[in-house]
Amino acid sequence: MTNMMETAQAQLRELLMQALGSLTAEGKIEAAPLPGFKIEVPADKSHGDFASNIAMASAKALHMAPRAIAELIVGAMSFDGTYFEKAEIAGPGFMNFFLRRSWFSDTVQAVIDDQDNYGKSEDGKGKKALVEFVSANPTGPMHVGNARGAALGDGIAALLEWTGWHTEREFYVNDAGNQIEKFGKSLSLRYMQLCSDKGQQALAANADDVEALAAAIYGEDGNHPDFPMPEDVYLGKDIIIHAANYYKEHTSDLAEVSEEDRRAALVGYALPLNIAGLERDLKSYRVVYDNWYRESALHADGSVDRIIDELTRRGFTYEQEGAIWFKAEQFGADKDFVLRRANGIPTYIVPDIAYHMDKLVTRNFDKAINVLGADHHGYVPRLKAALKALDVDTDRLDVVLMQMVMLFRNGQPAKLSKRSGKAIGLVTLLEDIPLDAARFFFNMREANSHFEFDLDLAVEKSSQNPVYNVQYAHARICSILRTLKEEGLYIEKPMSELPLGDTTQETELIRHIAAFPAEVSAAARAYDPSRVTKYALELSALFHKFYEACSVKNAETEELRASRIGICRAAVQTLRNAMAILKIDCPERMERKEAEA
RNA sequence: GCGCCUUUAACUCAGCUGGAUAGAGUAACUGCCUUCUAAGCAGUAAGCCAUUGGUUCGAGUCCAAUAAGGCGCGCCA
Repeated sequence: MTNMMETAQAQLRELLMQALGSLTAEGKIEAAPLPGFKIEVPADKSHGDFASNIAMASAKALHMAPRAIAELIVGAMSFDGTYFEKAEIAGPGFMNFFLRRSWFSDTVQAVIDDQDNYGKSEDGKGKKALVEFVSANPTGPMHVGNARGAALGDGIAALLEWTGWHTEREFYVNDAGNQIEKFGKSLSLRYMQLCSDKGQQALAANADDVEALAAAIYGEDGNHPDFPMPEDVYLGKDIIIHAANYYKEHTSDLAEVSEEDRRAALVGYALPLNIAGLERDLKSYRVVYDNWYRESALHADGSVDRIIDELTRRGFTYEQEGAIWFKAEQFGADKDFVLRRANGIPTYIVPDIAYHMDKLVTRNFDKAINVLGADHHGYVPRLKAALKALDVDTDRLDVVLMQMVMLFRNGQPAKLSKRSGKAIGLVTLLEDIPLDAARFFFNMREANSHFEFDLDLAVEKSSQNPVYNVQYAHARICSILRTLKEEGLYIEKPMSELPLGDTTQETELIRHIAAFPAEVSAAARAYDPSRVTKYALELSALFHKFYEACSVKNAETEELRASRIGICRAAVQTLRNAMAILKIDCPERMERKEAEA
């Protein structure tokens, strides 16, 4: 819960306000309303730990030169009993402030004390957030975009948890509507193919191997000459496998029933298997949901129809060419859209509206966060328009749009898994690359950037692979502490009783450790786990520099050794916490790579 | 045609609400392991921040236009 960066900044702000107050009281500056000023962390550390532009920002209002103002302010400041030791005036009128050693020591100690809670905050205390992500079509396997969405949504949810929100992860199961119809039609066709003479031959030839059977029937692109498929059906092998498994269990008992009954039976058989498969695959990706919300429930309890009724009651609909339209343009959307088709069936967006009413009104989440592919961006204003028409504050719905993923191997776009030869989806991706690498890579870029995923790099067990850089830093720290313990050199003492080395490697590392809580908060506010990934990479790099410059074991004095042990403990804790947000393992040992010949 | 996103080093990308000499990794080149893990570190080289205007003390960052690329704009989801 500690945030030493914030503590120091608040203290500095207080010091500045006091100085301004006394200067005004003494009549040395006018009591003019001052424009907002900033306290920031300079990029160049020779400019101090904090810098303020207050002198420059207020130059106009005070009719004074920025440097003269800065000198007055600095002259009026007293740093006794604070974390600051001095101030300098630089450039056009920047004031640069320098922290005392005690701040660095206290920071290290605070991290050690906070342990697994270091970085947490209470920004969202008392508020509820629902993060909906992936929500893949249950009629087939997940694609690569779902893998990115899973890592992203799970990271966002973790960030909200870290910042004090009550957070739930939810998967919206589209188990109704057109795609289920199409699923049933596809299953039925494949089933009837198996019941045919040629199907029986294929079954006999592949009696024990459903995969081989599917391959035999599939043909080039799903359209085997002996088993042709019409347009507008799912062609995947998974459909054949479902049909074949059903056939094996129940033989041809569905061949004689009506098409409608056959579809219902096959969907009733295959859909639960698919949904269980999604749950299993996501779990293997370390994603566990609180809720699996069924679209069918919204149809069953009348919610979908009630949406249309309510919008109509409020006078926001009209009829045209037999369909019912929503006056979306009145509520900020680009154009009106259809709610109920001329054939009487609601369009896909109606259950979505009902679903979001359930999130924001019935279940009363303060925030609903949806992770969506960028190809859905046009749909967002429409959904919001409908919610607005139903008196929901649309600021409570935040949509994180995610750009497409391009997979590359050998510098070329890749479509198939190296190991299984199947199209690369979430599952096949994990056949090719380690789980940690997948979760790390998908959170390396912000959601809104087009993403080139380098499969070769993700597999690479070398310095080129960023995820290993971070894990290596962790293993290295563990190794240092382990060695010291084995050799009886390990000391734990309060940092306040120890000296602090004066190398830039030590202070830079501690500064970055101190920045962690603010980074977590900022990442949560921006719904951007990639900030945590970047933070972890920087932290690792700073630790490696510290390692090269500052020996712990061979520190000049025992006290300095103890101090550096403290820094190591704080660094490893921070690294571990960052990786915990991303759900990436931190091994305590890694094989040292053999030198290249 | 309209809307959204992107454009920074040879490659992949950082650059927080405008701030002091534009950063990192990879690739290239030099060094550093009998010393706490060399999956590391130190260093060299590499940029008209797509283009042009504007806003101000100050612009990679904000605004406008242009160009190139991606994605949307269904009684599909």
